[in-house]
Amino acid sequence: MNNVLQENDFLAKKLSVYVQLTEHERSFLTELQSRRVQVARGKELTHQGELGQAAYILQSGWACSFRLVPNGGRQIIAFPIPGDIVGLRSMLLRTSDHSFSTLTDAVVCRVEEPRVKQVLNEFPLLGSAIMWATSRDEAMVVEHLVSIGRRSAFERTAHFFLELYDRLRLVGLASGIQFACPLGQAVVADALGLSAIHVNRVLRQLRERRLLTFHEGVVSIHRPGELAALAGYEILEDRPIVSRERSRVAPA
Amino acid sequence: MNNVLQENDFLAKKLSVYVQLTEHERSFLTELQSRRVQVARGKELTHQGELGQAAYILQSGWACSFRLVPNGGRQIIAFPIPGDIVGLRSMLLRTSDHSFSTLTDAVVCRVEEPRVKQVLNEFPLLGSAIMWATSRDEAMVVEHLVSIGRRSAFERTAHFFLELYDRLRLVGLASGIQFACPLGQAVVADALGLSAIHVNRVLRQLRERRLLTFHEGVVSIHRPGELAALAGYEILEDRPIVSRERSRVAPA
DNA sequence: CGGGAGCTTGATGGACCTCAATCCCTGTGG
DNA sequence: CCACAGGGATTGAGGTCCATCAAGCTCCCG
Repeated sequence: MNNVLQENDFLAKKLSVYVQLTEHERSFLTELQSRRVQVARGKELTHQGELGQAAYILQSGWACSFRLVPNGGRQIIAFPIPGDIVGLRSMLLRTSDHSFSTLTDAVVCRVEEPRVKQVLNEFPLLGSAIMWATSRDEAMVVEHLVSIGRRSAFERTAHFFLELYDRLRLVGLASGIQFACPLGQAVVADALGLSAIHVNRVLRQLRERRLLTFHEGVVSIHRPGELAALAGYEILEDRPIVSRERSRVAPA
Repeated sequence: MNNVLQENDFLAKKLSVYVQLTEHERSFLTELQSRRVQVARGKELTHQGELGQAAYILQSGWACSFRLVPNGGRQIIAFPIPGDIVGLRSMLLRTSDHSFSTLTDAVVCRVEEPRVKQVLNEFPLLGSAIMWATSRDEAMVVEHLVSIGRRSAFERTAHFFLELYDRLRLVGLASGIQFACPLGQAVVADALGLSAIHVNRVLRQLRERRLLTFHEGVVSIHRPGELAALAGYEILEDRPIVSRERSRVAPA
């Protein structure tokens, strides 16, 4: 059944927010993601500085892209979740500017460069949907930069979980007020530019103020509104679907 | 003379690092940037949240893209310099995620959405060169994120000026060990996630250690090697030019 | 039972912010 | 010509946020 396929195709689900996909496009996406690879937790798929030229579509599990700095620390750039594409930029730059590693056991699809070009050529609308999704990811990096640069540890942490919450809802991986989040406090710290110890203290604060709890790999957001106000977070609005006419790449 | 044109066309100069441009492509670029607009210092060209759908190519002068945070601060994301394109992502997202403002008197070219699509359709190689440049900008945002998240104020500041130095050299706006940098300390602070006062102290340190001076709008890097080592900065290597065959978008 | 990984809490110190004052330069109007 | 205001740079003093060091906890697994 097609419905069953769609249920598991997080990428298609995400792109559907941007534009209604045709049957043809949908089945191409399915085929694109047919060669799945199991990856163990903690496996580094690309290493910074490497000349890898493949992208990955995450199917299940959690991962992170990060950079190591000379003095031993690391900065996590983003947490790809199912349906996200990683490494498109590295393909253009011919060399990866960051590492990419799984955080749980995961399933990924490796996509070689020619395939990406094929999408852009043969399925222009799909291509622009993917570019839209990529732009969204980049906008999140910018938001991340703003967080670390100008927000307190408390705001940063709250902001982080709220954003994660919205992203997971977009692909149907969060329901109600809670979601699974198999990240350790040390990992969260590496993302927020804080020490693991301080993340722990902030989490305690959030717990004691009954705003958010993070325990046993489950995040519960008890008062989304109040938390968003404290964090200066703007809820991700669902933009209207682009009409097929309008977004066609070649209008001329 | 064509040479004269090229001298002033910073965009063409930058893209030439990626791929050798044909006469046809070069003249298209010239035509694309023919409608120049004078902009006064401090003018805000796009405002965050706005539904603008145009990009800008900076011709001369300095600018910055930034985000304002609720508590009054602002975080500068990047400093576009001549030859840089701003706002491509906003076109895809339909709404700008950040503001864009001039820092000096400047000249820009406004590029509407249809024109961008025209480039991608009619000049695929040029299009991929532009995407390469855009990817490079995004990689710099990532580097910026890493700086703020995991580097000390001293490293951050040094890193910032070194990166600026390399970028300006790429378009021929820096020669020898110094370059013009018409930024106030407060502006630098907004970029680095520091207070203006602390930037001042770090600059004093850099001066006293005879590594770098920033005075009267001129940055002098006295010992690039030592500074790069202290900042954990990797010199931007000039990647080899992509052969025309290889980078053609439509191989099929 | 021992050991390791992750979470939790306390104590201390340092990096950086904030407030405040001074200095310099430039422009502006009397 | 000078007085004045304003913006930016500079420096000092004090305070806050967060990192670091150190220890104890729980849970899981061998």
